[in-house]
Amino acid sequence: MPKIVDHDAYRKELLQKYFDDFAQRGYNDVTMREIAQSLGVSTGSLYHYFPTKKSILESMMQLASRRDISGAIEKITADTPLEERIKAFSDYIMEKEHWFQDILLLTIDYYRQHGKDGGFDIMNEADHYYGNGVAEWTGLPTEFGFMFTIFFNGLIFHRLAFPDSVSFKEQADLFLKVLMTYLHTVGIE
Amino acid sequence: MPKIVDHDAYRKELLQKYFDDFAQRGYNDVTMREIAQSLGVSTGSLYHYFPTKKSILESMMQLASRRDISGAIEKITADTPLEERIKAFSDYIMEKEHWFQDILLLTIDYYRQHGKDGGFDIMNEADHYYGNGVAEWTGLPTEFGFMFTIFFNGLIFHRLAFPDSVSFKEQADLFLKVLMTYLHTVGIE
Amino acid sequence: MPKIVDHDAYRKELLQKYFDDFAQRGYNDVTMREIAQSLGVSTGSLYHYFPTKKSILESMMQLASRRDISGAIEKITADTPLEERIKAFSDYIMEKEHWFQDILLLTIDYYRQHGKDGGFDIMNEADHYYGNGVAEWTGLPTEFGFMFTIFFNGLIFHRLAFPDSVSFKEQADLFLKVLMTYLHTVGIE
Amino acid sequence: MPKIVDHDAYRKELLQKYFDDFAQRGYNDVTMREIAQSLGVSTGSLYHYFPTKKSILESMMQLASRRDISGAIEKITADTPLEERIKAFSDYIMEKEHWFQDILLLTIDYYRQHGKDGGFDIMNEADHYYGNGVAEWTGLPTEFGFMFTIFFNGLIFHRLAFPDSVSFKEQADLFLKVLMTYLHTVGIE
DNA sequence: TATGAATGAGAATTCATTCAT
DNA sequence: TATGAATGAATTCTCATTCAT
Repeated sequence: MPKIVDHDAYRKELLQKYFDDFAQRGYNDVTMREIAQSLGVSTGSLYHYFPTKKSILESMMQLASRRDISGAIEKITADTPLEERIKAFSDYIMEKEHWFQDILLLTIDYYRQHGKDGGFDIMNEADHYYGNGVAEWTGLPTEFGFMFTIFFNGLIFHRLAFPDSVSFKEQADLFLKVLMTYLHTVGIE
Repeated sequence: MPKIVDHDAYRKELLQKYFDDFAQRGYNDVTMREIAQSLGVSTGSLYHYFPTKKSILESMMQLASRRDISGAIEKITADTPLEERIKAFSDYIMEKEHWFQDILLLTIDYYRQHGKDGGFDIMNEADHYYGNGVAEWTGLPTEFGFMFTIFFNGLIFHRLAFPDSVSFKEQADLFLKVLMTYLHTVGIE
Repeated sequence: MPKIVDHDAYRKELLQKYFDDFAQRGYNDVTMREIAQSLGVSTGSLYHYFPTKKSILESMMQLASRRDISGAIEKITADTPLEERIKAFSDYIMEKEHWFQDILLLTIDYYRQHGKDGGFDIMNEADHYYGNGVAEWTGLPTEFGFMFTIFFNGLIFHRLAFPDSVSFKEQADLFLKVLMTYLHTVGIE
Repeated sequence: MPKIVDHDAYRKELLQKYFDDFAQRGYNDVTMREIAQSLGVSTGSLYHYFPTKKSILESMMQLASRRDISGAIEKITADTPLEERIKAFSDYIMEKEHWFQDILLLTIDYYRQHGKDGGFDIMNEADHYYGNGVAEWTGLPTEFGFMFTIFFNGLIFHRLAFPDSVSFKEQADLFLKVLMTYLHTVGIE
């Protein structure tokens, strides 16, 4: 009998363990040897689970594309008012800022490795899943769901590139205030 | 008599010619040989102008950090109302979307090559120059200048990663509407 | 009770199943995993039958060295005239051209893995077995038995390397005509 | 000014220096590092002259395909009789037996790397060049030119695979005797 | 100054073989 | 016995950088 290994579970474990490093240092600056060593396996084993380096990126992206927003959803019940719902998401993103940074960085790598052309299925799926998911769970109309997403990605990027520039909380609160004012004005509650 | 070459002018020319390629393909996926060939010089010559590959990234970043916003400023005179000022910037960014994409991409490379630690002077300078520049020229209070910057960077990123997701114009207009509504409400004109 | 397996019979079966692939693709371009898969066993099992990859080559060569010439011999009886005996061999080789190609290819691999030095027993045996076998069964004097062998190996090689160059039948017939003419002249019948 | 190097001349030199090793040990058993070391250059330099390992094989084959038969031709003048012409070729091949072995070995490698399918131009060219060349220079009718080629390739192969089996000279002489007898009989002189 | 040949460390990947189950 | 996951040395190839001319 062979060693019993849950292939998929192991893959997932490897991915999670190295997600942050991979994202922060970047696809090109991370070597297969390093990944293997860091995970405590041989390069051969690594290739047993991931046939190519690119496939790791792919899998990381898949993982990222299914952003776990359960933490935000948790705080929401059927009668949570709109503003609180939005706030719950905002708070959740702030809490997990670093993780969202990783996703953003990974996305850039993914973009560059796919040259605008093929294999954007994951991306479209991610966009759809997340963009609409936010709208749905916050209760915002779709276009505002995307605006929310866009702004917070902008904020993640800004703070990544210019760490000392703005406070997450201040900018988030300001944005929410601005947004709520508008929604009130046009009668969306 | 040796050939008279304006060292700095030549450097700038090289940088501009290869800026887009460098940004889109990424620091790691571009080789010195390619850059040299594409510019029509030998690798040896390239090294005459840039002592290392990293120095090219550095210089590219410097170039990017001094984003030319003259195109936006042009349309602004002393008595241009706030909304039109903001619109001028928004239009300008839309027009130059690809160029702003390049800057965003380059920024990521720069971030990764500097590992959060050293050499963030350029970044801070860029942030300060641009963030405050926008506030100043639009006439927005500083925090809104940054919000503006953040949102538009988010939009640039979103459209880069998910090309078919949202329309630049629609999202930009929506954001401006939301923002203006707030400013009116609190009496900023 | 353990499964009863005829070790040697199984070995032979494995060898025959993979003989052609092994010969055509070459010792180096065939992997143990491929062999195992293609035979429907695990790599572990494969190693149970063949301790090393080289031992497979060895066994393949052994198999090849005992070229089955029964198909040629069948057509020969005690009173078959010389010319017909030779023709029977020639026809047989033509029929099994691909198989003889395999042997030739394998022989080259064997040669290269043994570097002229050790382990040429199999080769000498094969040469003796075959060269003399041909002479004996055709009724040709030994030196002509070898000449026959040499020419047909040349033909096999030529058609392998230059598939569109010559017709097997034409060259074989021509050779036989030339050979027979000589034998008649010197009174060998 | 750059170092002046005659690219093609250097390539040729590298090829000739390593031809025998490459052929005898085989495409797969020779490493780029070894080749480089053996030639006294770095691997980087080797790649400067040959973009891939396969291209070395290709170039080796090209070199081989233009078998230098000037050594045989030298001894032939307008009034050299047929038998002596053939003898000149036979002698030449015997003299250069090892070189012809190399060509045969290389040909097998070439065959295996090209999978019967594409890129057989070199082979067809070689066949045509050599097969017809022999016929032309010996004065033999084409089909006998090929028979000659085939037999001698067979002999080269036989002596490579079974070094102690037959004497080159004896088999060659026997073949020539047989062949000449036939030619006399049918009136070709 | 300008050239591009040369360098060699280091990258991704392969694969015969071993061994825990 | 049979399995196939694990190993890690070895392979091909790349590329920033140097330096003789």
